[in-house]
Amino acid sequence: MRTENEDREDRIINAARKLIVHYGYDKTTVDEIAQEAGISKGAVYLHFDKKEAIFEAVFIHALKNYADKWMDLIEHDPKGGTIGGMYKNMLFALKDSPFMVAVFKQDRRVLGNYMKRPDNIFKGESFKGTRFETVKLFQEAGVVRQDLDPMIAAHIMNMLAYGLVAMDEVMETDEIPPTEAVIEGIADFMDRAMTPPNGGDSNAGKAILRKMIGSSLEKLS
Amino acid sequence: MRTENEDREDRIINAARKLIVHYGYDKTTVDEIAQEAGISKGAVYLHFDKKEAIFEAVFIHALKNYADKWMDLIEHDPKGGTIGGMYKNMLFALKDSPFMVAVFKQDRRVLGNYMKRPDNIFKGESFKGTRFETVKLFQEAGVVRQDLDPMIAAHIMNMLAYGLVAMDEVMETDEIPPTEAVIEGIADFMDRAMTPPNGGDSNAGKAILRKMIGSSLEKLS
DNA sequence: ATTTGACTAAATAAGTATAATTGGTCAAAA
DNA sequence: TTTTGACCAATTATACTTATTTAGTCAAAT
Repeated sequence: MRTENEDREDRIINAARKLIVHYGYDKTTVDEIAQEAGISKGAVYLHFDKKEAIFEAVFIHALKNYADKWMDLIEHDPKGGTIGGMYKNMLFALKDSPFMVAVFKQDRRVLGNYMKRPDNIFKGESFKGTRFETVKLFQEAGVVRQDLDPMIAAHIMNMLAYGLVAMDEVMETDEIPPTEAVIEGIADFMDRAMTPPNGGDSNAGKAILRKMIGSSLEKLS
Repeated sequence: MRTENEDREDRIINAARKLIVHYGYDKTTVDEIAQEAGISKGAVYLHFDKKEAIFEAVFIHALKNYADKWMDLIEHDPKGGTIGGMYKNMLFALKDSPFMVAVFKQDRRVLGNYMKRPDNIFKGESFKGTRFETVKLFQEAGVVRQDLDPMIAAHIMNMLAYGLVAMDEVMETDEIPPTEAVIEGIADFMDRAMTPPNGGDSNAGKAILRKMIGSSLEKLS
């Protein structure tokens, strides 16, 4: 069952996430986080020993939510196991999490001085290079064309994900088409460019993703 | 024939470009530009009335070079008129011009305070929205699939171009595959995703590009 | 007729002293 | 036992002064 303590820890994390997304890490004070969570600053330090630990908890939470949501979208999408389908659902899951978007963009305004820590959580192994693995596994399962450099394909996918969330830095917002339409367009491109002639087996893809995302989620909890 | 004056103006522009790319607009002084060009500062002001005018001349020059190079690559490429071909050549032309890359990225480090001018040259009509027009014309000529929102397709192309030059801001350079390979990969993606079943007529595409780039070049000289 | 470089006003940077804020602690209250 | 908020050292912001640099000019040299 859910303890009072866990509940309060969640309140701290949610308060922190909300404030960090809005004001950025540097301009969010521990006092404000405590207030937003409805407790005193001292109580915050009963849960986390440093401000940075709060940030890291926010990240773990957001990453978990993102993975959960992604997995959920995949399971409910018949085409969730094709390359375009899995990518589309990933982008849909990503775009609804401003915190994860900030992390993906390495947004200095939001991440602030946390990024200056030499041992920050993003430097760890657990959080990168997964796209390449996915493409390779998809190829082995025949969901992605064999004649395709997985390195390049993964990189193009990264570029498109980055473009989706970062394009507003270089274009006026009103010149950018609606995000939903762009995501659908990207998925269509991916399917046409990466799926083998026979179409590819969506269920095989789903099995891979369940395994991959599942094991990632395990590491987090 | 080429006058002594034109030659010196070119030297100023090249010196300025080199210094601006390296040190950025703000940290490049008119004195240094004059030195690099082998003349005195006063002489610089016989050619340009303000520092900003030098910058704008550098931009016009770089844009012209870029368009020339692009057109040249297209003419010498049998597939230069397909969507993937034209895009590939555009990216090859772009990647060799650090100044144009900085402009495309709106790189604040390089562009500096010049961007703060309310009437800066990039705000002008002549320099944006061309990708959308290209896609539409390609569609009319049957070089690009009809069932494809040109707005979305153009935006995806912009995202990929941006990703190509900006991805190093979010990834370690040594994790990024070689630019040539990425460009080839992108071109392959574009062809597979955007070309109609019949393959598309490369020459029709070339004719459009000749017209478009040609008229752009006219405006510049 | 050209070109220069010393010159100036304006902008930018560097330094400094002071005030306000903030992360983290801990004795006391609940 | 659990939670608080006053408290402090340390960081960060502010206001101000001084020093340096730089864009642009122009009388003098070439």
